[in-house]
Amino acid sequence: MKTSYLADVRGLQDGSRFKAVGWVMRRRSHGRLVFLDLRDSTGLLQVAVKAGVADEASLKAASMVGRESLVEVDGLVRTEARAPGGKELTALQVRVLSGVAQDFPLRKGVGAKVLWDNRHLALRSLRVSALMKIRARLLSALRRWFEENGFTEINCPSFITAAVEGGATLFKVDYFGKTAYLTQSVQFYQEAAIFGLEKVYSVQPSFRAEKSKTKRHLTEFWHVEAEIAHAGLSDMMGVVERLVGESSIQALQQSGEELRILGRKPRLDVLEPPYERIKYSEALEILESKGVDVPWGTDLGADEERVLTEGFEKPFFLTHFPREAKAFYHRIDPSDGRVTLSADLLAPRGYGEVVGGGERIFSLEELVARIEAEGLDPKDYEWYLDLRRYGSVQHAGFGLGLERLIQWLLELKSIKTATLFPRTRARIYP
RNA sequence: GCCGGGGUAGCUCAGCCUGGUAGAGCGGCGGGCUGUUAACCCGUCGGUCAGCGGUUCAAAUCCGCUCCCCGGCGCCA
Repeated sequence: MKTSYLADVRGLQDGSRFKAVGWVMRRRSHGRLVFLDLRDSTGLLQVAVKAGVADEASLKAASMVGRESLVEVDGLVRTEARAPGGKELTALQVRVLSGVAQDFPLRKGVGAKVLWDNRHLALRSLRVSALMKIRARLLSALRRWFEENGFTEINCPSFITAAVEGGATLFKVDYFGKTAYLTQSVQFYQEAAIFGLEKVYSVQPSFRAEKSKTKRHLTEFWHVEAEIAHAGLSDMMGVVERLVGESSIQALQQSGEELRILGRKPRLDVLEPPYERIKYSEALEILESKGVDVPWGTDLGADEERVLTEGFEKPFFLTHFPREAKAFYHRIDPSDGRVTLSADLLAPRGYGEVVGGGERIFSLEELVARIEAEGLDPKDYEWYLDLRRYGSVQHAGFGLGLERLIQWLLELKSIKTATLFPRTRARIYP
């Protein structure tokens, strides 16, 4: 197993002997002097292969080596201002461990289609590696936050029989001759689990067969969901703002090098909780003052959401959506029967919805009435109704789109960039 | 699903409007070059013009259909 990495040269004195193993990103041959830019998981190292220092076989190997070949270079570390990173390895010996069958299909300047068609090769870049390291740190920080705040992680099934929301966006699968679907959300299972564990969270993929073709939609995305017993809408927003704010700040603070590679300098102060809470009806007034008329009761479209979020530096909660705009399980506000106790967290500058959630109906009668009012059959929700029959408890929960959060924090043009192998309506390969 | 943009060499694109034997740069390959940073210089190879059909003496170019990619909307995290 490899035990030393390219970034290790930073800590070495000039003249130290170092054995570098990495892939050839670029080769610049001057005949009797060849530069190789090597890459490994820790970064980039420039190797200079000079006649008279390296042996002739090494010089020849270096001048002929193809891009993305795996090479081993034995050499001496040298401070060199012209080298990226400030250090260079002067080669004594170069060995090609594994060559390439043909020219590597990717280089600077290739278009989006080629990049996505070759995602299995494109992910070798320093940029993709940087993104994935930040993603991993963010996920780890989110999990740590939940653990430190008394939540238990649970794992729920991905095969389901009934819809959480509308059936139109479910992927149908053949399940031994029966029709099953891929889950869109583990919310219902979490609602069951809180009767034992009280505060639960899950991290797993959700599937949406939405025919959307936008830069903010994936058909398979990683969903961070939580459900809290003995909690109302305001409690839920308190959890969300601390979870999102503290985890994001922590992950970004740990990622200075990766942010430099990506050319991003996210502002951490705008992530500090608390976040403003704005009612749906207030949002309509804000929009009206900007010349956008939205009839009461309809959900905000992408354009309206963009106009609304443009005026904010920090993320904010949009609360109390009209019942028509939300799924049946949202609890109606006892003080205003037209609206639900719901809240979405909207990212500023047009990045839009990152979290959706709210308080759930916990009364059996109210839930049955809402299911029937939506034209659904209560028989399809028997086990879900059972939860209201035996010691029902006030509770609230939410779902966070991990890729949406990453897209906003890193200001990514497309959500596809936030995941290693994106799945969209148009792409299921590689 | 609707609307818009696109598909020409391995890649990035020009040529299409106004029909007349397929072009450039990069990459590959060969040669040169001891301080490059997407190195540079010289040479060379490289094409089902997305597919099918039509108009025409002649189609990358005009017309019709189909497929694929990108973006926007609706929907959502």
